[in-house]
Amino acid sequence: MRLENKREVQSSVKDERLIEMRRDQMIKGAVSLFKQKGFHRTTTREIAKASGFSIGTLYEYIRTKEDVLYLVCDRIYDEVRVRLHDMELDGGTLQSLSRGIAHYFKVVDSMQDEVLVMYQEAKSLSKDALPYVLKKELEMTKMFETLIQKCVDEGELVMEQDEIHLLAQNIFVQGQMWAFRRWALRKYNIDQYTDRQTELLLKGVRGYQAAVNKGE
Amino acid sequence: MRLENKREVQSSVKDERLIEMRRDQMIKGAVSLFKQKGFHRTTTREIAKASGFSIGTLYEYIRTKEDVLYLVCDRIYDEVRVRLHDMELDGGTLQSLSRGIAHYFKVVDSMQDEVLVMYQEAKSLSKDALPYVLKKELEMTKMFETLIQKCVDEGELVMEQDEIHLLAQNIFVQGQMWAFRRWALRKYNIDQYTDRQTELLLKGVRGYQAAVNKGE
Amino acid sequence: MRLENKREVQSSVKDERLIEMRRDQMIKGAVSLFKQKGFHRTTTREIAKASGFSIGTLYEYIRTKEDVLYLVCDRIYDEVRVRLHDMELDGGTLQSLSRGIAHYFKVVDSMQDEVLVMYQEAKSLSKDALPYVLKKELEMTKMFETLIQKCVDEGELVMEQDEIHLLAQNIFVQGQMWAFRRWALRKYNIDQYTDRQTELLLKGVRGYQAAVNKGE
Amino acid sequence: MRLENKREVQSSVKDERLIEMRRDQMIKGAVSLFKQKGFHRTTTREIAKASGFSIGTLYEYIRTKEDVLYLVCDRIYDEVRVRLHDMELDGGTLQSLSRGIAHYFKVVDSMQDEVLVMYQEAKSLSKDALPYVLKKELEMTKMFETLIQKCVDEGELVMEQDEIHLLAQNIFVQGQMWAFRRWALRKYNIDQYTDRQTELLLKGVRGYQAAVNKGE
DNA sequence: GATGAATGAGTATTCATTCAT
DNA sequence: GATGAATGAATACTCATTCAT
Repeated sequence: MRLENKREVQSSVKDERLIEMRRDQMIKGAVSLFKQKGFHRTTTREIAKASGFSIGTLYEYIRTKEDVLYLVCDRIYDEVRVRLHDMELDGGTLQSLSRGIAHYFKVVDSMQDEVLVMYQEAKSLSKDALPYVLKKELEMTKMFETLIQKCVDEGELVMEQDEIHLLAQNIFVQGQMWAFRRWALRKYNIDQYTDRQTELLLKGVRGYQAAVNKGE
Repeated sequence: MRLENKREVQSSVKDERLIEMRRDQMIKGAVSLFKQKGFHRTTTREIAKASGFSIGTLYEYIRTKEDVLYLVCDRIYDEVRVRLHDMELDGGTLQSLSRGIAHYFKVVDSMQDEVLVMYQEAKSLSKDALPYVLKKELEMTKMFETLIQKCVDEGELVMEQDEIHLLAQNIFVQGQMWAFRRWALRKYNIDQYTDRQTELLLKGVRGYQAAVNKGE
Repeated sequence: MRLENKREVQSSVKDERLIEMRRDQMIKGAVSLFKQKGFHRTTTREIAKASGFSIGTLYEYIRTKEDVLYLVCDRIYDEVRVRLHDMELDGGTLQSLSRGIAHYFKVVDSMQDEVLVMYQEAKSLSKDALPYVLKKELEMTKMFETLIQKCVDEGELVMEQDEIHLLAQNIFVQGQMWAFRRWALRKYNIDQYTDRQTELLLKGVRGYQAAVNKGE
Repeated sequence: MRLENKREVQSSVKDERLIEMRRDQMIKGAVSLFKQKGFHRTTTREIAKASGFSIGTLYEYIRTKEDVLYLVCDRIYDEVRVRLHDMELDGGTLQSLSRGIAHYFKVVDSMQDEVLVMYQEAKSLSKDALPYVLKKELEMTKMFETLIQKCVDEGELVMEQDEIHLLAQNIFVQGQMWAFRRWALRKYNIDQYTDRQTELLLKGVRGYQAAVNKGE
């Protein structure tokens, strides 16, 4: 079973540019509401109002309330991914890896609300829509795997396949953690958080210390 | 603002033993339902039915639906905490630290459903009840901090305060991660997961390598 | 595929006597509303109000609005049938046949509203419920067929099978006609209507004239 | 209160030929939809689509959804009436009467869908539009009355006024019956149905037997 | 004349909570 | 203490109708 990259959300409006525009408004409004009260406690009328149009218009661009959630999740992932594209995936040095991490953390930091929402509400997606979102998450962890793999290929790191996979997961989760555990991380700002986590993440990998020393 | 350890959930029934018993049934039923459909999609009628009594009786032991969620979260934390009490907090060796981690991961593994539920639904608690739950989480991360601190005191590890705190957070989150990212961790069993994570967590801390070497 | 005699309409209330009672109220209220505005223009809230209870309570006794329609149709047929049971099916004389017709017309006359409603709204039943209602209609036309057949068996009438069937249908429809074409039949009262129709229905059947003459 | 023959349905379009054309499309589309799902379950959007133009255009030719129903009913009656004009109203023989009936039944048979729709949905017309439709029905039953009256005048039949009226009603209803009770009449084709019904309708009227004998 | 996006009143249905028995 | 019938506020979604382009 192949999975298309997008799940179409049906709209009874034809004009593609209009759809784009209205959905932009919708997503913006919905994120702010979902953040405050969560998906279930937010009503479709509130979404419509926050989006700047009527309930009838809202339903011209979606089919069900869940579609809004899907659009929100979809959009957030897309944006995160686009922003991550600046990352130099072909570095192969520990420096480029830690720059990648820092970059990712920065993106999460600047999209805290969105990440938090997606993180907490994605599970409310139906069995139908969930795979599309998970697929995007997979792509993101893959990026970190690639980054790490490059370092291994270049001999900068020594790690087994299993460890690479897990390290990538850890990086990804620690990024999200910055959004969903803010209450426990108040003592750090994003730079401190990034530094500390990078240390903890990489200090242990064989070769890191050498690299640091060299840099000194 | 001091926070009592328990938030009383009012019951119109007096018999404490009865309350205990009914709530046990209730929590068991609720966890299974929340796991399947989430808190919001579960109705009080379903909870009553799954608990083996009537909707009227359910409301003899709680005041609102949210009370059920609170009781569930509360219970799960208590259980995790109780189970963690076997942990030797006074070790002060890297070995006792990694034993602690392994122990915690094992507990999470054996309570996957519960941890998952609490993890995903705790955010639905009202501003009123949330602090009580967060407090318990705090206590748990404190345990890891203590464990790490002991190692530092014993000279087994060299870490600053900030790093200790963050490492404890990471350990805690990586435990939960075993429950909430199972879909991405299918390639490991709990032992492999524990080994790999412990390596990644500790390999980097100064002193670990030495300890491993010593052990060889 | 056999058809049970009743399609169960689910109720979340257990007490059978209560169900009976509430549905009585409901049907009474619904018939009067459906008569005024038709099924589609009647809201469930109006039904609840006319039944003397709240919208919530209404839904304790049915699952969907269509259930109300089904209950109404079902009840009306049952009542008509019960009332027709006084008919002497074993007569076998033209007199008993015309008495049967008169009896049926009288029943229709006394249940005009109900018959009209059922007549006009039954088509709104889902493909699921319709067969149950049609089955009851079939039973009623069968009664007339039996009545006629008896006369044929006794030599009072000479008719082929096809004609018997059609005559029964005509009697049945002419009964309903009294309800659904009142606007065109204002010039008759029920007795006149009955007399005229009986004449038209039976004058033609071989043997009728003889019978009438005998009676003179 | 005199009743004009047509109730004007307002249109914001001026070109009469265009109006005619568009309404043709509209009626054709609507009949097919009403037949499938009934008037209330059909949306104006569906009607527009089935008619081959946009919702906006639909509303250029009507004022309300009910107008569509009125146009449909109106059109069907007109068509039935036009087709009945071939009927020789001036016959005055039983033969011409039964030919009239056969002709009418044939028309109903060829317009089954339309007759069924009108039959089931006309009641949804507002108090405002209904009289116009009933008036047309009246005209049709009048035709049968005329037909019968002629026979009486010619001495072919002996009937009182009341009976004539009722017989005309019966003929009319039995024609419709062929459309709305098809499910119960599957055993006949239209010719058999016509023959049987004509027999039942006329056998009884004084003079019929003689006529039949004469014809032998 | 034609289009289709926008509107919002209206509707069926759900569900937490209460309370008489 | 236990039950479950009653309640009605709340909510997702629809659809006839309008009107700017």
